[in-house]
Amino acid sequence: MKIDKKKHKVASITDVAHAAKTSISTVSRYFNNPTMVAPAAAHRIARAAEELSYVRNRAAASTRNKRSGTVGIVIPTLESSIFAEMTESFSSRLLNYDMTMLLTPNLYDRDIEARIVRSFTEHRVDSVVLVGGDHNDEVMDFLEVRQLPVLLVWNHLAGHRFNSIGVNNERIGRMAAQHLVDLGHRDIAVISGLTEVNDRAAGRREGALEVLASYDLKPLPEWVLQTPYDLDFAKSLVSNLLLNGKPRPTAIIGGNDIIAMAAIWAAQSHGLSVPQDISVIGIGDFKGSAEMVPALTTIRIPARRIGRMAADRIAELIMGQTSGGVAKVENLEIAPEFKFRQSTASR
Amino acid sequence: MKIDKKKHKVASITDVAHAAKTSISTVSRYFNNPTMVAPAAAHRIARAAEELSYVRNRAAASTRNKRSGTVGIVIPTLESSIFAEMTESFSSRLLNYDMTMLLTPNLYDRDIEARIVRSFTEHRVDSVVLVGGDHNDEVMDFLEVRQLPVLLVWNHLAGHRFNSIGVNNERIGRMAAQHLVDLGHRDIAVISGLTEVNDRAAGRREGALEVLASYDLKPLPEWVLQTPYDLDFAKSLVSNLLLNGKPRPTAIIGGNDIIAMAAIWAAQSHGLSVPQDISVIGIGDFKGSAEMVPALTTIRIPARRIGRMAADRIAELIMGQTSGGVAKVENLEIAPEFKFRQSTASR
DNA sequence: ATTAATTATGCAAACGTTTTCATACTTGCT
DNA sequence: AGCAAGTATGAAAACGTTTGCATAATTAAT
Repeated sequence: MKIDKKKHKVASITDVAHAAKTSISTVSRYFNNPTMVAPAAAHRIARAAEELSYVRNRAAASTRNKRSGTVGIVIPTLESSIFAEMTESFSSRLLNYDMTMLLTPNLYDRDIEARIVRSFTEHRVDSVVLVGGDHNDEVMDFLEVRQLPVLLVWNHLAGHRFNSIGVNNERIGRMAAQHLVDLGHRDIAVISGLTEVNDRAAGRREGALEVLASYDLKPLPEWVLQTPYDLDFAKSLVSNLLLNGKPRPTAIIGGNDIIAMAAIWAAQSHGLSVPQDISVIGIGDFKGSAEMVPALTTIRIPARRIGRMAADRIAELIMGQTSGGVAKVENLEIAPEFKFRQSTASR
Repeated sequence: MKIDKKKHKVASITDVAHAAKTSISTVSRYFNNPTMVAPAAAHRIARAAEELSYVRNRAAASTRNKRSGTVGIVIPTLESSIFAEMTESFSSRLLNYDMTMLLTPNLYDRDIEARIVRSFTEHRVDSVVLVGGDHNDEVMDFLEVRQLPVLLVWNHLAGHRFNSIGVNNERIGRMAAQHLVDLGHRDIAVISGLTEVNDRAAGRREGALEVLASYDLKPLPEWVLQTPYDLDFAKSLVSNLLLNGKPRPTAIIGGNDIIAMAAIWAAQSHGLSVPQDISVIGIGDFKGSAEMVPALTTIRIPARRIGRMAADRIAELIMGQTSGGVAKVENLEIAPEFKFRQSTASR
């Protein structure tokens, strides 16, 4: 019975130092700043590390220096392709800075978010990224007092106490409404996301309604609806709207492309064609919006760009912090892009 | 010059112990196993921790005990809704075990994956989850020698050296082909993902072709194509296929729902109707497949279930490891579900 | 060939925890 | 009251790093 448990102790920096006949300080320096060690020693260390398949322990390192080399990001959901795009570009950009991403969805729940942020800080993330400006107060205070670099993405938040990079959702709402008005529509439904739990949705709806009001177009109450960002739910909501006979709107503003797609499919299932019978505009420019038939007119939010910029900004904030500077808060607005495609037409 | 840097030292366990007039051992015990400390002390500690807004440092803890409380998962891309679904259910299930997820997409690149895994181990993840069975050999050896619990998801990998949970992709390919044959189709195109970098894609294609061969249906060479999982690319690929005149297939098997959607939209853009003029079947059952018009016939891979089971299995593996047991390798097969909807019809 | 300046190295303390071991304090039982 | 058994506590070592400081080795300058 020679099972030989061999509990495989993983090699530590000490083992490497020993094998390379040098001190742990030198090994440490070799890994953090190779130019600081003499070529001969460097070579011995490299070989020893290879030999022992040594992997440095960043967790341990983070006790002495600060900097764990991780950043935590919490997004509402991964299932919205647009957050996925942002997260993906964020994460790959982060690799350039040799940092790793801790990612957790909060499912649009502020309290879950609070738990997640807490867990992030337990792991001593170097920075936290949140989506939007609407968060648990305690979380915000907590982050502020900890002096952890925080970045809010997706919304432009003028004058916010934390850094932000994102779009102006009211402006986007206005653009969408304006487009339909310009095409001659007067009977316009506004189907937004859940404004209670989603400040992006709220802003867009507000912007849209504002424009309509400015033209004295008051949508019927049953044309102003809310739905979670769920294809199934949204599709039946729109189905009801279209079937309930009565005056039917000639155009629909979807709070995002999910809702807009759902609206198009609802219309198509009832034999209506888009845009001949009804126009639909979305917001976001998700995967598939350009390819579907008819291609969706929408207002593009440059998700990848936001992700990339977020990573850069984070890196900057962290550097700034270690070098003792007091990075000042910056609120960046990203311009959305109007994409006129086939799902809207003039009245 | 009284800038007062106020470098806000975050409170450590020592500070809490001091404030609570007890020892750090007791504080440690309080946080790890509250029942071990007397009510009076517990109360003082709770108050002190609150007061100082103390957050335990898991990174530091992980030096003494092993267990960092993190698991690393690398997926091909976040932009495929189906991986997003899996990841989301995985992550929320993981919360139950008080663990945090490190997530990074590899963009279907084995070498990026290797870098990511390395970075994960630097952060001393307790376990690693990978998608599919096709990986850099060095990575596999590295993980094995480190004795890190590894779980491969998505594919069922009979007899693999690591644990796996997933579907049998060949079986799925066969199901798809069989369905079309049963409907009377004989001219069937097979448009798969990139089989070089994606063993799921390869398995499905193989399964489909196998069934066709068994009926002596040899698809024309120009009907057997590959495309990245990209709507735009796939749509023009199918457009070409359909326009090139010549014999046109009466049915298309899409390697996943992205490809199938692209195929439907390509057909629609050229005035063909699905399924009257051409049938299309997908694989995966992604977001939107059930809602689009026509609703997509597909073979559902239960992504959420896989995610949930993966989290449970991981927890089990980690527990098993700490309690010294030698968890034996398990390869679980998850059954796919056939979804007959509107995009396929008999010839 | 000296000396001065520079570069490379090693020692040891520090980081914030967990955990073993020994001790002090409570109980409950006779 | 005395004692055994149990329960709660604290001291100190350990985990794998980084880094300030002092020294040793090398190079450059005369």
